[in-house]
Amino acid sequence: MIVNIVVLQNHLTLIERSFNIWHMRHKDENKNESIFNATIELINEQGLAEVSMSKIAKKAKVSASTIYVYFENKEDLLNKLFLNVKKKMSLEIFNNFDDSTPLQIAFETSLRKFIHFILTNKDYFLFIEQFQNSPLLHKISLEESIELFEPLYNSLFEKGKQQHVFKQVDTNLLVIFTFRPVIEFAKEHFNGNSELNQEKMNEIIRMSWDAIKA
Amino acid sequence: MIVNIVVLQNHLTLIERSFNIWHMRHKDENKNESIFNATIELINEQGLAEVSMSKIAKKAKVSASTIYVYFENKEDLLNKLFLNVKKKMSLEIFNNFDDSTPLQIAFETSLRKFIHFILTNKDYFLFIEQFQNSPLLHKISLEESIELFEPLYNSLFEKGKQQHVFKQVDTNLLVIFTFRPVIEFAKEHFNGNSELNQEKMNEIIRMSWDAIKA
Amino acid sequence: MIVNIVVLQNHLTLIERSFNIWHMRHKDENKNESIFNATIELINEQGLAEVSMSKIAKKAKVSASTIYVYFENKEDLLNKLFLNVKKKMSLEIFNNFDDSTPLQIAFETSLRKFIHFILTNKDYFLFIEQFQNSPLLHKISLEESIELFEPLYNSLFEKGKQQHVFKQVDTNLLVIFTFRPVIEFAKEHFNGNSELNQEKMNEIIRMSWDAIKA
Amino acid sequence: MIVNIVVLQNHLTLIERSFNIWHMRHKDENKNESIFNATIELINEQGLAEVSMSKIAKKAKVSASTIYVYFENKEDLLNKLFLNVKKKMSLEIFNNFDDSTPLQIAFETSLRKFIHFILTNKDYFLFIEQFQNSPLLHKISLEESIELFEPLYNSLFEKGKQQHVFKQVDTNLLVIFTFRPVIEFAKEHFNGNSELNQEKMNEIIRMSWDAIKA
DNA sequence: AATGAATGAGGGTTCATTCAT
DNA sequence: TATGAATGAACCCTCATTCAT
Repeated sequence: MIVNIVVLQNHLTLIERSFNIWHMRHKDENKNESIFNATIELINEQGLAEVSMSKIAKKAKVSASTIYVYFENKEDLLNKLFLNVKKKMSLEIFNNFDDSTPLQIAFETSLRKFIHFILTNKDYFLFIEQFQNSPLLHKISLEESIELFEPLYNSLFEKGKQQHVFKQVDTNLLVIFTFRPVIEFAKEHFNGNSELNQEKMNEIIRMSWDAIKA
Repeated sequence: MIVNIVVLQNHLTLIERSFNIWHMRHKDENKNESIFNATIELINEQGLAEVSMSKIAKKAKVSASTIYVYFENKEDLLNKLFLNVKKKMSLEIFNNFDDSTPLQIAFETSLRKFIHFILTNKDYFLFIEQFQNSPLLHKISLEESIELFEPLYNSLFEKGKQQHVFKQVDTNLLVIFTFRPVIEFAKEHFNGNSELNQEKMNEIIRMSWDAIKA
Repeated sequence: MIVNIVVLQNHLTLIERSFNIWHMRHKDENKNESIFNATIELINEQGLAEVSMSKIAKKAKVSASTIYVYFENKEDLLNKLFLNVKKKMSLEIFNNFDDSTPLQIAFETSLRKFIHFILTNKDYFLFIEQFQNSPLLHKISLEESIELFEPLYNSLFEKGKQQHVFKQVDTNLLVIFTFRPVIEFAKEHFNGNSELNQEKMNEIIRMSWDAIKA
Repeated sequence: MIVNIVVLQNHLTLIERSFNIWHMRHKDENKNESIFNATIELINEQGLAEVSMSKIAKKAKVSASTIYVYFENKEDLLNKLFLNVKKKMSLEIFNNFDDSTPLQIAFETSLRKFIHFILTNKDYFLFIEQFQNSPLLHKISLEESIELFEPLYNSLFEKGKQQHVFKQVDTNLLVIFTFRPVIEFAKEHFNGNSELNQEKMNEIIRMSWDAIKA
């Protein structure tokens, strides 16, 4: 059910976008978006710690004070960006998510979609990784972002435990062993230390599966 | 063999210390330590991003300019602190490391020692975690820190692959599946979201083992 | 005579209002008022120095740019507000002012009405006090505001000097000794340091009278 | 007694100054003083509300950040300046203050010295007047500044009430009627509206005396 | 070795005001 | 009339670092 809601939101967003293109292009696109994009690019180039409002402004080609028309402050900007990106990610991962799929298939599909998102959205991925551990991340934003991934908890891991397909351990551990290793390897991939190719992907999925399966 | 080198380094450090005592160098080793300690405490209290030279100076009860007697700049201070802490960690983990121990025992012992270090050195652990992803970490320091853990690569994982005890995959993957999950869970433990108790420890070790074993 | 002029001004204002109602001018007198009220409240809560156009706008529930429909700029807004408040004060003090009243009675009546105004219009009083010393107060507004109190100069103090009831000193001194002490004490009253009760009121009136009487 | 303490502090200050001249002129006078002076000048030229740290810095010919070497923040700077100026004032007023002087003489002497201070220290006077009503004035500073004037309360007004030379009213009222009128007239003097000459001075002293005397 | 003093550069944020709609 | 959007200028303050002593 939650999945459907997410998909609906996606539709609405698409409709909104069309609306914008037809009726609102008179101004200059959505300035909101250009601030988001500038921020993401900047974080990717220089790291979260080096991001400043004036740098964002320069990159987005607006005055620094203009940012404060759209966001309360730096924290607010980053939190809203975080939720925005997380939503994009959850939409892509849970697109066509089917509750009746066999568990191992569902597990593998989700993980592959997750990896696909990472590899095709380097900027988003690295931003999330940097921001998730930052003190700038508001608790509320974190909770809201976790909610986006509830299908995973309920329709995958909890269900898997009930069916004794997965080990009877803290669900957090199942999540961690499913997603953390690949995240870590993706970082090494983007650092140029290793290559996350098709073969590695299969290995990782196999290893995560071995870790969590009963 | 590498293990012995590490131990030797430790000896050298002790010799250095004696040297200091005998020759009464003015540059005070205590001051160096107190700057390190102040930095660690500060990072633990406020986060890496909030650390400034003047805050460190205040906490270490020295003048900010005094720090520049001991370190080239902020980056140098943090890198040296990082290596210092990493060395402490490797010393504790590889203490009594025996090359002839059966692999599964060696695996479990190392992981338990690692977890023990984390739980009894919260400050060091969180500092490493924060700094390892920071752009302030120099490549040289990173490489040097990796060298400290070579026994793991050679005497544990490579060996295990040769003996077909572990999966025939990129050694990095073995390392990641061995250490990353517990690191991630320890973070949740320190955040107060979960509790890393004896039972959880056993579960994690079991899961990591399942992930990497052939 | 001057008194009558003041009353006439009042009438004019009423006529203006009727005019508005009949002809339904778009420029809404209510909005003007709500901007005034918001400003007064804000100054009372946070002090004159903390007042900004955007804060006024938020409190008055209008857009900041709307303020510029009614006032030239911030200075103009504050000056007009100042005159508005001063007028309210003079109207209350000179209400029923009678030229033929014996001087000591007129003196005491005026002073009591003044104190009554202060105590029942804390916001107005504190605004006047803050603004009167501010560099934002235009000279023209100041002169205009002084004119409102001419009955005091002519029908009270000058007359009293002529009749040798008051000391033969600079009229400004008579005004100062009449009004400044009570103003200062009222401030302490509102600060919570003293209480301006009936007894204190009598004492102050007595002291002011002793100061100025011949 | 309190008076003596104040005088002693004065001596110490003088000694310190000599010391500075002989041994410390190597730098550039007391930078602290130059920041104070710049602030006072600025407030006198543009008003308290217009004072900014950067303007002070420019006028004092230092970098804005240098001010933060000497003061915690803007509030701290202004509060310390306030106490500094108030101390100078109390030193001048209570210089040679003699407890055994007849009350009316003591009253008149104090008031004349006060007026003299105002007229010869326009900058200090106007700063005090502006700052005393500012929300930037810390309660602690206010209390500390009031303590400097305790001789007035104890050796003049309270004593005068005991001897039934003054009216049996709130001591604050005696203080207000003694000092407020002349302060107000001095403001008009500096504004160019009136002239506070010898004759006016005598009139004011007479009027204040009439107000408070039993 | 140790430090107080000094600073330019930059941080985040608010300001009064303008302009197109 | 009313306003959302936009901005340059200014705000206070902290930063890492240097230098004279």
